[in-house]
Amino acid sequence: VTADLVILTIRDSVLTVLVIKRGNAPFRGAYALPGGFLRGDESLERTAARELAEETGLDAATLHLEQIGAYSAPDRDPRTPRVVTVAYLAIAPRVGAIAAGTDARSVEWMPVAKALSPEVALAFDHADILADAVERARAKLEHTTIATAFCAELFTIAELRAVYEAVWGHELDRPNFHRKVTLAEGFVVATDQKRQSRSGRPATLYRAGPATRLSPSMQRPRTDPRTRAPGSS
Amino acid sequence: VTADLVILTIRDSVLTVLVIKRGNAPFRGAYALPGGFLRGDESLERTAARELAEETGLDAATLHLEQIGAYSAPDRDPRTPRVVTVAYLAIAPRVGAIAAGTDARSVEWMPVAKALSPEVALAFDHADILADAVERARAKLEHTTIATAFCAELFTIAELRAVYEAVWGHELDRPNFHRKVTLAEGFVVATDQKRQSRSGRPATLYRAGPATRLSPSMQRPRTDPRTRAPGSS
DNA sequence: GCAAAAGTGTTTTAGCTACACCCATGT
DNA sequence: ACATGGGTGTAGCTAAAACACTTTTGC
Repeated sequence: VTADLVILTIRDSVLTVLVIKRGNAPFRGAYALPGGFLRGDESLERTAARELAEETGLDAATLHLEQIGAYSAPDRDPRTPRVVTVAYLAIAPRVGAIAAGTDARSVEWMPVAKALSPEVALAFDHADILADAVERARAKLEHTTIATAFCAELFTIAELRAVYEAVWGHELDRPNFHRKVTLAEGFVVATDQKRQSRSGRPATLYRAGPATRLSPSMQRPRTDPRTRAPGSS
Repeated sequence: VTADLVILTIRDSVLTVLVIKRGNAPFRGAYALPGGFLRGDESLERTAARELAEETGLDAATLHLEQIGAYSAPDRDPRTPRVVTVAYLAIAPRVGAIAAGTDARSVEWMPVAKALSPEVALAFDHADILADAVERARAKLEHTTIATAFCAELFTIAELRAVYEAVWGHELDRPNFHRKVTLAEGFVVATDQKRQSRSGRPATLYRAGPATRLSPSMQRPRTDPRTRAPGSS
């Protein structure tokens, strides 16, 4: 049993995932998600947290870490005996360049769109895992306050909006977003500090509020179903 | 690695789960969720489907079967080597008395509220698993059309409403429910058949529609959060 | 003054709630 | 006739979408 990690962050307004280049067979030379084997009597959560620290130097205690699910297709790993893996989603705040490459392995931040493209072709079933994790993150932005986990301790509403736009891949109305976020109870709390960008009015800095569930929830703009699948009946 | 099953159904308007009485150590004599070990080169989904057929005679191909997650706490099972389990949620339609007791083991339908009560004290961490599965089912009723999985092929709107009320543990407004369900595109499709209850106007029979996502989604009446947990900051 | 970014107001419309009301059947 | 459950209408409220507008900074 292994634990694999989908570590997401926002870099240059793009949803990005941490991948490693495999040094060993199978899939030597291919990109893959970081992960490792369950040890002795630790839980899978602890395995995931340990791998997270090893790959990025981030402390799992301060991060959002959540299980995605178990993957067990018999052909997912050519090794024998077969390996069942449990995937975890970690959300890293956009703190400068995270130590990508703490240990000897080649570690790299890659835009999610690129990692899912056929040219990259992640090892094992890691493309499925990544897609599931991203979909989970998208869904959780609607109903929970985890979007703040992508931000530093202090952030502006524009930065928070950039998180939503990067994860959902969709532009949001700036004025309405501002209102919803600031009026949602316990989502963000204003500080008395401001941050000046190159030009324009300085933005108020906020920190994450105590709420975990969002109500009313954010509305993900729906990719109009009528334009995708003509109703079959 | 084992697969454990949370098989839910509605019996007499009560959300009910299938439990077995354990015949072997550990937890001999205690109630537990059905489950079994992963074999040879089958996937965990197949393990779960096989167990489902063995315990209830139901065919997984016709049922909703969905993974809940992996459970790996080192103390969850006193056996050595430790057992990691992956839990699955199955939704069984309310078809008469399902063959509870196909094989020799003692199999029993039990209301979820009773199964989660301290008197029953399910074996291992099965109470946690059951609670997670029920919460998953509750959430999915909001955004998807799985409520129809609890119903027979033909059902009335009142029966569908009974599903929502049993799973959510909350009464819904009858007229508004009728409208939402019948107007939600692809949720239910009317047949030309009707069903007569003891008295009153005969109800139109519906079958499940092609949609899987519900939009607009159903609104779960919110157990007012202010009365449960005063925000800790 | 002008550009740029933050933040507020306002109008329109969709959808939910609550409840009154009508319909079709058995007794 | 009337009880019983199925189904429809409607008034009022809440919140979301769209977009015009004001505020505060750098140049």
